Amino acid sequence: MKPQKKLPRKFYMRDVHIVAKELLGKFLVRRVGRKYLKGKIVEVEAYDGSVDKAAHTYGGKTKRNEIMFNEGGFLYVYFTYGMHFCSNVVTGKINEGKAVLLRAVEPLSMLDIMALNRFGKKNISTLELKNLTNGPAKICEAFGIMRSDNGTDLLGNEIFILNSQKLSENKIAASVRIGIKKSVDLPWRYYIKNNSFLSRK
DNA sequence: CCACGGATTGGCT
DNA sequence: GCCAATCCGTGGA
Repeated sequence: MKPQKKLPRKFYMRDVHIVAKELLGKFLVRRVGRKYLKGKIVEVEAYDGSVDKAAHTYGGKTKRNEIMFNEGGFLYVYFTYGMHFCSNVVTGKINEGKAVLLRAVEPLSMLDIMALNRFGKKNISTLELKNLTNGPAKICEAFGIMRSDNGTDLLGNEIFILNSQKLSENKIAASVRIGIKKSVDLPWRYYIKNNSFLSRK
């Protein structure tokens, strides 16, 4: 088996829906000292500021959302509900304002560090394991992603995404997005069918 | 099992 | 001043 390689800039610079679906099954990695936290991406949502009222970029560029107007391959991290961070992968060309929200990953490596970040302890119950990374803010807490990670280049060595074989269409499902109040009918949530780390069925 | 509400900052109207 | 791309605990059926 060939070693996994980082996704190249060109991967991210395509249509937001293509990138969203192809991110499923890829590996999110964050460096912590000499260790690497790793999880398989299993659930995402597409946001497109050109047509989508739920996208942070719908109303144009602001200080908060400016990273989302970068070219593809940067991390857009935002703070919400006064206590949570969520992370997005920016897609497309410069000034498009499109990104993919990471909603759930399946934890694969350094679970004890993730457990410490999430629950303040290394040994966790099966319920806590299930709740480790099955939500957008849970991913950020487990992976230690916060405000200072906004704008991180995913082609760098701190936070990046490793390639894997493209999933066949029949393993992917789509639904409406979760937790929004605008553009609620767009079926832009994509996830791996039957994965046990989804935030919802 | 499900529904509901509190937490708590800060962006934008 | 309003309210958010969330999470978690509580309380009732």
